[in-house]
Amino acid sequence: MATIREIAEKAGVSVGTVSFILNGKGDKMRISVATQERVLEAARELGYLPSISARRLRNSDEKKIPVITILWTLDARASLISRFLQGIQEKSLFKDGMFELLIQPYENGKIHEVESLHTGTRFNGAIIANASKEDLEYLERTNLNVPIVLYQRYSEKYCTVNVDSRLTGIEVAEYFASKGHKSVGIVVPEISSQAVDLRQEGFLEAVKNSGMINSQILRGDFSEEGGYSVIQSLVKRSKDLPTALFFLSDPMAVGAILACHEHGIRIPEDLEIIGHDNDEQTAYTYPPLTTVHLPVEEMAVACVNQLMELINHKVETTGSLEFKTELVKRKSSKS
Amino acid sequence: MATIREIAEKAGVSVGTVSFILNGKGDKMRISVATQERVLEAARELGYLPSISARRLRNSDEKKIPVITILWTLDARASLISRFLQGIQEKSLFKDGMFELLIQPYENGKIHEVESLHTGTRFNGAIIANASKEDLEYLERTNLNVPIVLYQRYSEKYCTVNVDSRLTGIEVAEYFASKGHKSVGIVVPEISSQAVDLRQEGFLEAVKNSGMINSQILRGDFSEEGGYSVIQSLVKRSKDLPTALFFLSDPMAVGAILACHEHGIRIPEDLEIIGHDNDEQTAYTYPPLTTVHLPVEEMAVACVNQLMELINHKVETTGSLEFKTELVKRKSSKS
DNA sequence: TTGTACGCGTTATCAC
DNA sequence: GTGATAACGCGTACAA
Repeated sequence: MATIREIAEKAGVSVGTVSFILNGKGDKMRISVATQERVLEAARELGYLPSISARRLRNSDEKKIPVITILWTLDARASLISRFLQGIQEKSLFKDGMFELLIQPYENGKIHEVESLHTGTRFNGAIIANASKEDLEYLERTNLNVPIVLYQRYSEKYCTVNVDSRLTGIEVAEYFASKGHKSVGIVVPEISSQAVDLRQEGFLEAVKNSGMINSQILRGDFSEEGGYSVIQSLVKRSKDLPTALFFLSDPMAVGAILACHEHGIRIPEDLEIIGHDNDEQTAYTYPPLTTVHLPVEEMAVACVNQLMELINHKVETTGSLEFKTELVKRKSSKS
Repeated sequence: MATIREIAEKAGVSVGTVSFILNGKGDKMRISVATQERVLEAARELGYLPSISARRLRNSDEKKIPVITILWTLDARASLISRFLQGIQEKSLFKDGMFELLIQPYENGKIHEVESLHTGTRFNGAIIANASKEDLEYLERTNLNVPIVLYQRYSEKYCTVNVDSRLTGIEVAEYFASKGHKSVGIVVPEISSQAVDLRQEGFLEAVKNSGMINSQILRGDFSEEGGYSVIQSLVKRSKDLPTALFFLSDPMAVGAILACHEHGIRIPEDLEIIGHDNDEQTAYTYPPLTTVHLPVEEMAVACVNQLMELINHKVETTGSLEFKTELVKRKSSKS
């Protein structure tokens, strides 16, 4: 709000003097204690807040490195960001000082409220994660003036780093079919997303093609509680449970495991469970969870690299990278 | 690197023109296509990177709001940051546009490498989390020119938001004692930290005072794997296991639960397990984990509020806030 | 399309 | 010894 010029005026000194004092160089510059007091007091009264932009502008070291941001939703999926960051960390992409990383939370469905995507006043490029369908539509029809990489989404317009979610759905369904299941289900988080839709689509299609008799779509919150509730209501509704379930999030599967224990449903004998993402905890549930490994760490590195290339004009704006998921077989499915 | 002025020179136009074109306003300003091409080409060749500081400096809207940063370590504890963020989110502290939040990863023990703590060119204030003992020492002996709040650490010099970790240790030990345990243990993550030390100290002291016969300190990685290994080696070493264990991280406890299942150790009959933090997953392990609830969300809000007060000169630099932990009893301990 | 004032803190140069 | 002055960094936007 207040600038050092206002402080200077109020304290009756020059801006240079104010700057020195505010930076603790008052003594070194041999400015009298009385003056220092006066200036500090004035700063306090005016509620001085240094402008970091102005400071940076002066510091030549910090001018050259690009600032990149990760736009991530702060809902239940917030916990997934740690793997993303660790992926970047492991490659020690930070250390080289090639970029500065900024994580900016946004609300699901409200990416249009992130003004800096238009103003370009905060970062040189952005990685957008967890975009909902509304968010994606918005991005498709808007012209951003900032290089962008989409994580886990498809787009004609932007650079993307993705996996074939449809194929994942197919593979899990075929895995179930190969085990001879006749009645299966897919448990879908109540968060609209392209990736979830595609997994579901692939799964259902493959289920149909494989001649399984019965398949159902169940919905629940993305979290442990969501998976727990799904089992609860399944048990309440009928005695004829499906014999295999594909949960589109690991936390849901974790919640489901507890519910099964409580209802005496044996895993995998009565019910096979497969999760999605391969979160660290899934190797330690009881029984350990079979899950679809999402190469988050590798994708994170790819996102950063792609974005850097974009920023450096070294690549077209619509390049795409596709990674592979992989079924990690543990004990929640029959061997 | 290159500035808009260099581009102007190379393309033989003025800086104003370059600015318009680079911001997609070329058509609106009726600048010939040929010129636009030339400018864009020049920008590409020079590897132009817009200076966000300069842009911000011009945008009066963004001048008034302080930028605050969270310094968080990118080790196994990275996953804890999501609760911290969600705490801030829930209070919708973001929405009011009172501040901009920036998350900056740093490496355990290397906070001195975070230069912007000195230059003040990136944020108006910082919340420092997970500081190791080395980091703390460094902070104590260095004069930073930026307002700081320490999360989960004590300090004479800085504002802190903390819990009484020593008391937590005591309470868990007394809880064990009240159950009549004679042989107990505490499992400590291999990450040096004041909080961990204090919990351990309180625990061991109370164990001694309560007349328990045997207590041991076990060490392992902070993660699930660490807890799993601790049980493994305990089993290998002897048949006389302790009958109660306090894990200083929830993931460790989760790993331990699986190891117990695999070795036929019944929880809580043979071994009571208590974790620490009350991560979301702990309510869904099998059996659900008794754990110490750390009010991360509330503390996060307190950190932000304290920091804002500091930045606004409304509070002394050394104010401290203390929160309470609480034992959440679930089925991994006897009722 | 161009020229240029402007935003704000830093620091080197100059003056009393 | 104390402190003032002004150039500077870089993109933006308005007057010309």
